[in-house]
Amino acid sequence: MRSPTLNIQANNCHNCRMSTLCLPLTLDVGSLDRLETVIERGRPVHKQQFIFHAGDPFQSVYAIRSGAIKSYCTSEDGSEQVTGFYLPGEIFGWDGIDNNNHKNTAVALETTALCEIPFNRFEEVSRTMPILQQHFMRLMAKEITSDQELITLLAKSSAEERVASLLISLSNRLKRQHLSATRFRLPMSRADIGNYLGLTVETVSRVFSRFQSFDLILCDKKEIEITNLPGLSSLAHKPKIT
Amino acid sequence: MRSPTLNIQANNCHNCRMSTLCLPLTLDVGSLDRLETVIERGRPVHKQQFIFHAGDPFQSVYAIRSGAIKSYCTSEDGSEQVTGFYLPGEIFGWDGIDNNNHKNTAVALETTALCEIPFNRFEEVSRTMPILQQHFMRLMAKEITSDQELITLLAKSSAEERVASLLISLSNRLKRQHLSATRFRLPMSRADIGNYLGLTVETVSRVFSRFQSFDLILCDKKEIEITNLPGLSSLAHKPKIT
DNA sequence: CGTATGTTTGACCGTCGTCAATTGTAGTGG
DNA sequence: CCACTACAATTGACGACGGTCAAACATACG
Repeated sequence: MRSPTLNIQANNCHNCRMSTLCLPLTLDVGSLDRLETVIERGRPVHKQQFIFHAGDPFQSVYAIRSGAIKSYCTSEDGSEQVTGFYLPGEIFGWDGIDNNNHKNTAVALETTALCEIPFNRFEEVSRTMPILQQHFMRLMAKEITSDQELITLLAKSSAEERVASLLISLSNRLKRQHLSATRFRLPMSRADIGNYLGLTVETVSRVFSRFQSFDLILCDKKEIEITNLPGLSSLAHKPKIT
Repeated sequence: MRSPTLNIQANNCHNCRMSTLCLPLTLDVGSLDRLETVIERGRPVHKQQFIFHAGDPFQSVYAIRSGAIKSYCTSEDGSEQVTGFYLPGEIFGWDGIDNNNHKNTAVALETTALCEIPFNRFEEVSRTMPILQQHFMRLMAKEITSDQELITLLAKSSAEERVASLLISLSNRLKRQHLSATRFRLPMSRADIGNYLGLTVETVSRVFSRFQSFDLILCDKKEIEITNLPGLSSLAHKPKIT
């Protein structure tokens, strides 16, 4: 049980290759063992399965070991707003901490392995490990920061800038996981991308086509290859006023 | 020092009329006393004065007793994005928790009285008051929720819906402070509103004019009277597809 | 009083949404 | 294995919303 595995993820926090990402704590071995008692690993969830629905009681946050998660919230009029895509090494589910109710729905975009971190037990443990709670506040602050980056993107940027930014963001986050930064599979549909970026499907599709004609990317449906990373990056960071 | 005052705000947390808002804790008197030792009340900051700049080391979060604060962040290209307006009873400054550096700049839109909550001392106190740290995580979660509402607004709504939503939001937040929900003074400029909502000044101005012609509001520069609150509300919550 | 800044209004135009048609892809069951 | 269907993606034509540019006016500040 404690021996290293050949899988990308291990079955405990000691061996997990992404522990420095999902929990970059300066923990001694004893602390890590105590943390270990809190984490629960469920069986993989399949594509389209829900992790939680909006309105569900808040019980846990989740770290992704593999796969991809989409979170979205639903307005009273029934329209949906995608609020985030989460990749391996990332944590989601904060949105339920006030009210003890989730505001978002979380759904698997593909087969996904999760570590569930039940929050009541987490609060027990963090009582004896203040650094843990502090760390979680940092993670929440990161969520605030990334939300504000999205706000800036939506408020200020053109369709091309938005799509380029998303591709660059995905690229960076995959690289951080020691995966290819230039070749990957989009876990989400064009419609999801459009919803997330405040664009229509048609516009997203057109931008993808334009990027291909500019030799910035190659794409075959969901398979993406970024053929000109600097070029795409410069598009993402606003071409500026000439 | 401990006697009640005639001011809207008191000079300690016991007497402060907004303590239930800025710190809605179920605290016994002893806990409140301990919290009291952490809070610092500075002299009022004047219009246009900065509370902190982007890049400043993160030391405190701030509760507003009176006045109004604007926070914004600056892109590498120099353009600014307003990330929030904060009114009495609200708390800002979370954005620095990771990195220990503020990502936003906070500036007073008018003369403003603040309670500064130094974070290092806060962490001391919260060690003996776990509920305090828990409460602060709730406040951060609220920030995440409101950011996501703004994301939805920017991604999905028309100019009229955005402006109506902001007015309704201000109205609700003022009402919560037992101030008039229908007559108030906008602390921010049209340019700030536009920047925040992802619109140009001209568009904001046109929407205000249109709202007046529809008898939804009366406005004389920054003085606003909402003359048809239900009507404005229904605009804010999307007229929907007919 | 003069300058700088904020606000309003108008005319024009570009980006992106809407509507529509077509093709490609995936999943289902005969 | 191949129809059949449902859904995803692409592309085109068109128009509207809101951005851009410009001018006029009001307001604040030294």
